[in-house]
Amino acid sequence: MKIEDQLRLLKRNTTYFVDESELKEKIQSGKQLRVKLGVDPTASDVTLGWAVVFRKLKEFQDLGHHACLIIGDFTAQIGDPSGKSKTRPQLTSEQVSTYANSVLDKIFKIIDKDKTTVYFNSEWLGSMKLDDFIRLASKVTVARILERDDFSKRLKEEKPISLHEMIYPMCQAYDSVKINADIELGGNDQLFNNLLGRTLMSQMGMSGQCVMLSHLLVGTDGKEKMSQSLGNYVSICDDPNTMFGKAMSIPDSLIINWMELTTVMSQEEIDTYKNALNSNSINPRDAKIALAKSLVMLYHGKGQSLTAEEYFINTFSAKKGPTEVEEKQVPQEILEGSERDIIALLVSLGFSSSRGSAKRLIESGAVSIDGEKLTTFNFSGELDGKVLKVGKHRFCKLIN
RNA sequence: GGGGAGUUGCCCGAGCGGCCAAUGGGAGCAGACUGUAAAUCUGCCGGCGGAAGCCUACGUAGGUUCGAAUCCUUCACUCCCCA
Repeated sequence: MKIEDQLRLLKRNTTYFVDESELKEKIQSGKQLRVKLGVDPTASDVTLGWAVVFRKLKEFQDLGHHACLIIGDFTAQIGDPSGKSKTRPQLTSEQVSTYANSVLDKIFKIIDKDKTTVYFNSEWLGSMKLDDFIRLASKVTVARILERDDFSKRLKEEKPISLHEMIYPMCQAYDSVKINADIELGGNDQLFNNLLGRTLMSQMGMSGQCVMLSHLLVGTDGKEKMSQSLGNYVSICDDPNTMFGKAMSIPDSLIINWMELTTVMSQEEIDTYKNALNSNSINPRDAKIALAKSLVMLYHGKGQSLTAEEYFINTFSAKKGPTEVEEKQVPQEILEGSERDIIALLVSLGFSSSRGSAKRLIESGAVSIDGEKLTTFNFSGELDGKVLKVGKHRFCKLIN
């Protein structure tokens, strides 16, 4: 592939890139680049948001470069202040290692294991001596750190900033030094951290890494950055129907953005949808179906994507109810007597956390059995084989 | 080290010694309308109880009062200003 084409490919969907001519030179030298991507294992799932950056990393691998994946098991215990308006809770090392394993398990669904070296940054940060640490800290100024948006905002709002949070960017920057990165990838919120890596490297007499940042993916709520703690995320391991459904629930305004960032649809195809949407010549729903289908195909294959589409249309568009639903056992004690206590049923099957809220669900007409809306707390008929529906999304088939 | 302000439910935030399970907003859940979209409208939104009511809650621990989220003291934490 010609160098210009390579650069064009790599630059796609990125928001920030420094420095193009530097990267071009590095690529042209023919050497295999060390492409750094660091993730802090603060949660167990891999979201589509992370996938954006991982797929960028995969593109580098496909061009023959080497992925240096940093598992920030040490930095996760500090907590990245990026984009946060308050101090993150600190994790224990047990939590971190559980998350790390879980994340590593999933990540190779996207990137190529053979072209990846995994590093744990506790390896060098965990055993650092205090005098080394202080020497390192002397290379970063307080003004530089306080300059960042997250901190200056908090300062202005009289919110606390702990000292350990200010150390975070430096630790991450030091990772780049340790692994001698040629380029670091990241989400848009990593601007400060990654640039500090570049600076630190050159201060230590190395050639500073390039920095390439991807768009942040907005979550299914259409407002916030996708994140596990906010619950507005899609996991790359979500089952096909869930993934499809979640994609269908995003606001229309995000369709094109998601096509670009989460699927493998070609730019031409996306542009076609974009024009069609702009000129109102397509029902946005259909564009969204194309998006959802492409997404499921990427992680589950073509067959599953068609099944998921069918399931979605049958269940929701045609309101027929799902063709196949999970079966759930009705607890023995509910089967005793002549009347079935639906409140207890909802609680024991996990549809409600308390009897009170189960009652409220029934009162608001959210619960139905075989399509019949419940109006009382008890049910006198047979339950076996019937479909229980709670709200719009939750179904199960009852068995005795 | 000194002076001042503050800590309320998932989050923000009001709160008069009794009428406070606590105003309001956001989030969430449900219903209507839809395209499981958005927007909008409606209801719910600590627990137990089909209801009366009871229990647990306003940073912690005590106290004053017939009665406290509201007053006093202790401790903890946060912010500001001055060293």
